[in-house]
Amino acid sequence: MVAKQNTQQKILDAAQSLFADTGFNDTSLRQITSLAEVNLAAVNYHFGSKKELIQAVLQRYLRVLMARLDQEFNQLLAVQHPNNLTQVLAVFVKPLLELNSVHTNGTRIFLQLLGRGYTDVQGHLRWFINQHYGRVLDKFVLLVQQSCPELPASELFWRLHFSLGTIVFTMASNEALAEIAQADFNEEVDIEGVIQRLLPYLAAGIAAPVFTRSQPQQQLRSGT
Amino acid sequence: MVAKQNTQQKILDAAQSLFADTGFNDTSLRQITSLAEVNLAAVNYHFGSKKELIQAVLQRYLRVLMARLDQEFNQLLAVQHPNNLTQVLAVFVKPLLELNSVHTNGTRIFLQLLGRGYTDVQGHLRWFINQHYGRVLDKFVLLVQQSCPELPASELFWRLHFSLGTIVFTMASNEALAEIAQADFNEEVDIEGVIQRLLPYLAAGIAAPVFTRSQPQQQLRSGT
DNA sequence: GTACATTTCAAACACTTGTTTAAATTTGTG
DNA sequence: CACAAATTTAAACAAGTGTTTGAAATGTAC
Repeated sequence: MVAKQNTQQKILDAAQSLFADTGFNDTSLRQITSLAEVNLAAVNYHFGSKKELIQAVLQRYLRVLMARLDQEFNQLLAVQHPNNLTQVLAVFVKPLLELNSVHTNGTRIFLQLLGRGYTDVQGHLRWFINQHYGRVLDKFVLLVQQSCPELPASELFWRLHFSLGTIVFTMASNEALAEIAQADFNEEVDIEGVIQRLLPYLAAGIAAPVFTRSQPQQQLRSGT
Repeated sequence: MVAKQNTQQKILDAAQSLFADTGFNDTSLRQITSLAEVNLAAVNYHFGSKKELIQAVLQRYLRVLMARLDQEFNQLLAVQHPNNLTQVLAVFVKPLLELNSVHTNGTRIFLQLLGRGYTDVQGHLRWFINQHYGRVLDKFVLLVQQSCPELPASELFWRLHFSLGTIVFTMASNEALAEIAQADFNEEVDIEGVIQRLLPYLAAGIAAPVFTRSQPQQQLRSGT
């Protein structure tokens, strides 16, 4: 017989799917514990509160992902010459795909959860991620900055968030999009295929020429 | 003296702000009616249900915006030569900014609401928009297709959805992003600023060179 | 002013939410 | 085995949800 699965893991598995599909606030503990086939009180017993459960669900992926990303970033930073932007972005692909070893469809689920963390009103999540992994992410920003030296920092900030939006939204509606692509273009699309389509789009967007009102390419910061 | 404001409008005004800030599901009718200083039952009396209130809030903007966009699209379609992609995208700017005449901060509020409509689980909203304004949006797709004739239809499909993701996500987390930009770069960001930052990013992304497995990407450069 | 329709109001409705409690059960250990 | 710690359980909690109700208040037409 299948060994009795850990209650905590049953909860985490049930919670991540529901959170990814419905969002954090719109998923009730009763839905989670019912899907996990555990008692309602188990969440509060094992995790303390719903808020802490949300963090635990994300931690399972963040721990693995961020460690891997940190390696990759350090490797690129060690190189003397600035790296090509496409190369810098491509560094995400493998670590993200490896999340599928954390759980079935781990990559998709994690990216959806990430999106929920930003669009749902979950201030504590942004704080949590920044607190724990801000140092790693700063390395990425530095790498992008090196590969696009002529891009002002504020412009880069916005474009990286635009990119985050692209990724997150695409993953959130991945299922629907893949279905349409299949029907309209007879195209079989998996997560890896989507990522490979994303990279050129993101690279081009981030490195796009900076808009200026009057002049084609000149200064952006003038005065203070 | 100020004439007694219509109860329906007081509700719409209160609802749109709260919906934009907190999302549809996380805003209660009691919050709305309390801010609007009307009785709780007024929402159900005047709009029928919360769902219909959500649609009414969006309709106030969609009606104006879509009529304007339809004009612009027809105008561009009438031209014989294919239009520049940047021009096609830029066509959104004026109609969007004119929403400020519907209500103070109308542009920001509408775009935030749109973002909420896609990220919150509001299936009825997607259906509603497509049902009412699908014909108008088809014209836009046609225009983009004409401006990027070398782009395969399936690639265009994905990139337009990437772009929708960028817009929707950016607007949904607009407040948070604006706060960070303010803190980190001492940059006052209004909705027009965000739109102007978005356009080059989207145009570059949509028109990016198509990824091919064998050949290396051409070097992407910022600045033209 | 009477009669009628529209609108407002306080109260209650039935239901869901996250969390807590205290007893019952299972588990690990000497 | 027996004892204690860890876990599970059903039940209740207080608070919040959208919606409905029926009586007041207001507005409108004759």
